[in-house]
Amino acid sequence: MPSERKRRILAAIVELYNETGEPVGSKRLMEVLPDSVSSATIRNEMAELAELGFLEQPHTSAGRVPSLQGYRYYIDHLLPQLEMPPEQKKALEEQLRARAREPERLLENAGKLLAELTACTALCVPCAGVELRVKRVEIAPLGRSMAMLALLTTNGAVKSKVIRTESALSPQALEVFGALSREHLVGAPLELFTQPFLQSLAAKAGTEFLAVAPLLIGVAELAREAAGQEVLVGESHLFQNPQLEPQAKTLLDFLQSAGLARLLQDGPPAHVSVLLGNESFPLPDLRDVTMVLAPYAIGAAQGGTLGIVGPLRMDFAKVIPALKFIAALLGRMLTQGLEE
Amino acid sequence: MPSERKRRILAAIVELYNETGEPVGSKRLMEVLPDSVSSATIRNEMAELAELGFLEQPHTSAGRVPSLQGYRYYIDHLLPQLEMPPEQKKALEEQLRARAREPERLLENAGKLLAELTACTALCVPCAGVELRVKRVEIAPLGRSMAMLALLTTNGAVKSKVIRTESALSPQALEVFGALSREHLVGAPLELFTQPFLQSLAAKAGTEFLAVAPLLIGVAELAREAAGQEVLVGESHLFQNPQLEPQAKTLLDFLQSAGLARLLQDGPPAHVSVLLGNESFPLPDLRDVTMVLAPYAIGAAQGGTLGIVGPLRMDFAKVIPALKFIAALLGRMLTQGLEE
DNA sequence: TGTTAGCACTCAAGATAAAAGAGTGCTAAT
DNA sequence: ATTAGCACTCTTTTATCTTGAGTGCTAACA
Repeated sequence: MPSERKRRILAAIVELYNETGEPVGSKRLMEVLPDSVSSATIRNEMAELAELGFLEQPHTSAGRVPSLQGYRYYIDHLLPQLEMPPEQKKALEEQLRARAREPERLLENAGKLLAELTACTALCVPCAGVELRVKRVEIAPLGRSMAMLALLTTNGAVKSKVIRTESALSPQALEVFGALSREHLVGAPLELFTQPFLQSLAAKAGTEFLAVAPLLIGVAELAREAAGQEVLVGESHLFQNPQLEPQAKTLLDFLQSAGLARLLQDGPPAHVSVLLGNESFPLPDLRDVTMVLAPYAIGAAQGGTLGIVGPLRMDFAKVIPALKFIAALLGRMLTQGLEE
Repeated sequence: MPSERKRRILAAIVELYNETGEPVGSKRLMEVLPDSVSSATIRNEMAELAELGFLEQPHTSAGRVPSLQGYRYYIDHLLPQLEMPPEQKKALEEQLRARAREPERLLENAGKLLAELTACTALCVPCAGVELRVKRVEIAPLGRSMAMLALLTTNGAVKSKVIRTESALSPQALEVFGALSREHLVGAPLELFTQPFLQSLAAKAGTEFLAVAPLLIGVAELAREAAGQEVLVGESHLFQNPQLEPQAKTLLDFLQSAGLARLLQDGPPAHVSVLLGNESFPLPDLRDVTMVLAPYAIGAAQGGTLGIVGPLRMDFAKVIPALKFIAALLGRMLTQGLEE
């Protein structure tokens, strides 16, 4: 716990470095700091901060750059806790509501908003990993051999898709599917929807097998989407950031592969949490990457995780309030959607 | 119409340049060409090709690079007309069929396949711009104030989404919507689905306005998606190509803005067509961009356009057959989907 | 007339050297 | 505890030289 002045200096270094991306020197700091002390004094303080591990020097005669530990301290103790301006909140709420007529894409739309707002890639993870059950399965025939399927889950997610069946969808086929769905699907936990399980169900369809099997596969896909699918929005931001661009491809591959799932398998964090660099990333190359994660609630229950992926040098003071607000807003809208 | 040998030289230059990205010199050509002539002779030929406008020189003492006109000539007259190997065709067909259980995403899936295959960004434009009508509108209630909507069009496209209504979806509301849809929606051309039109319809809903209006808006959105929405797949390829990367952002903005629509407003090309650089692009910065477009048919009727966007330096000999095949395959599958 | 060897010339790219500049760390004075 | 002063370090910039690929031209040759 450094002195008050050291803290001011650390904060200034983080902020200046975030703006320019260049190491910060004592002279520059002198201009910015409210304390009227000489550059030499600041140099002394900086030397001590460096000894404590909060600062690093790219080379002997360069300014200082915050270390991971420095960032961590800044975020945990020095970050001004701003709120978004109320007008902006209002505007965002309206935007999201306007797009919310489609429950199916609500999460994705929240991500889109977040990505635009923060100029980072947004991350939507619907599932909390616990106790997700099918609330309802609905089917509507669509021509002779197509049907629209919808799946509602206990966490308020809605998924639908159109499926083509292998043979004509007779009233009997629909009846068989309806019975199977009532008996075996509704109320079942989403993890249950594996290939073998669905196949065993399909076997019960008897003569209607060709029509019913694709439907069951469709339901399984919907379940998988509703349960596990993490979505990335605004990937191109990764490539547009100069700090991230060299590793952007690696990072994207990592996120799209199982890596992300593994990272988030413990479910949403309790509060807004900031993961810095490879502090918590398994991959070695991802030094300059930051993830900010926030949970959202559905009613009283835990929902999923909303987050952003961006460079280490990001405007935390803006990004964190934005994330907080959108996560809360999303939670509220999902909660509303649930009670009906 | 240059001599046979000039043509061989031009072809070799284009191919070598495409491989390496570096200007091609006379010595290098001598090694590659089947003719056993000296480098001096080749230099003479190159000088003449340059005078004809087929080649350019980055600077005096560098090799030659194909000019736009050179590329054009190569593509129009020199490109070997390859076919894809049958095994690959078969594999692709299987892959697309596997994903085709979802008619809604068929086009997108074809684009995905194309993007992977060519390592370019793929481009899917469903609409031919002519005579698209609503074939069928289907609704299925989903809980008290949600409904699943589906729209089938005469070109075989299927779109669905889930909509939340402003008030409960009573049987009467469904009845009103059904009547409106039967009378005014089915058979209507997609261009008709403007905001004013839908509002005038909603006005007829009377007391069920709150429930029916969102549904109508939903139908309008579906119509817009089915009709106009061009989709880009694999945008990240743009950023991964060294030749394109500096202008990738500009290009992406252009494609995502109205630019693309304007470019394709005349409907699909008659045959596979190659647009080179700013030969046909309105934007000045897009020098090194190539688009290859192919039409696909649905039954006997015109379908839409499938295409790729990539660097000038691409392997046309591979890309064009791939595009041709996938466009044809897509056409076949859409045609099949239509007859039911 | 078409082809080829030979050679001077050009120009980008790479290597090397020198100069500039930013910033530090230390010392000694306040 | 603070600060001015200064030597020192190391990157960045600039200038100069060298290298080498490739051309264009000329003159000889089949």
